[in-house]
Amino acid sequence: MARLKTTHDIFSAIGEPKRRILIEQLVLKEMAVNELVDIVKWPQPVVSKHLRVLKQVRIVSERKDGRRRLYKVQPEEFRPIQEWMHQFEKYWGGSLDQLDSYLVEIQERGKK
Amino acid sequence: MARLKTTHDIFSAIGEPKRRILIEQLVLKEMAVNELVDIVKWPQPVVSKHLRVLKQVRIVSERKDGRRRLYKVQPEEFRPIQEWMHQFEKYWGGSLDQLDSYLVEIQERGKK
DNA sequence: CAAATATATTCCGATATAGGAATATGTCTG
DNA sequence: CAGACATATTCCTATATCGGAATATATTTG
Repeated sequence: MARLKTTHDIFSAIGEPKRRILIEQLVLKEMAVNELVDIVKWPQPVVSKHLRVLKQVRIVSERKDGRRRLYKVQPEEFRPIQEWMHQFEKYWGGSLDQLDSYLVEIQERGKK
Repeated sequence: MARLKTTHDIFSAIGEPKRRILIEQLVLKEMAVNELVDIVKWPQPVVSKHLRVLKQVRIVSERKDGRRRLYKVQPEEFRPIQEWMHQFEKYWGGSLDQLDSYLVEIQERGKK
């Protein structure tokens, strides 16, 4: 046997650095392919191919707008990864100043 | 060009399902190769090879004990992944009952 | 409709695996 | 030291990508 399809697994889908870069853009706002091309400076087919993989694993969604296709991230789809990560958090030690802003925010919310 | 080395990147290292299974065991306790083989039922060289990749990206550490080699997870090394994930958490909606136990724990800590 | 624009798809080649099989290496024990 | 035991390494093959180049497929516009 050989490689696994990156196309059927969220974990391997985000294993590819270029795909992570696309995700980082698409989480900020919905964008057309050419906007992404302008930002990342890769050939358009390269962008389109990576978008296809991301779409197949449901990490991004696609929407038609005339001759353009608008892509955006589906944040809920990252939940499984986040949940998988929790097995390590226990061991990170808990002093608050080590925590990122999100956790602090949650904590503040809890105080109310 | 072709594939990227999974061997130099934590994200792609955990993209391989078998490696995630090994991690899930080694985070629970330090283990020798044969113990892992007994659990996962793969050929020993397969286990050793995956361990090597995990060791190279620093996700697991190795320690000699006689003729055995004991491996364990280095949880801090998952921090970059966790941090990368935070960009999505913002969009997950914030009701507390959707949060996992870790966050609740942190929150409780904040209340004190 | 023809040209322009936006994007996807196909065909290609190079390469990095993953796993199997066999073997090498290191260590303990009688 | 010889054999057993634990693990790593090497060699091999099949295969799944990446990315490049060219092209196909919409869709809009003059």
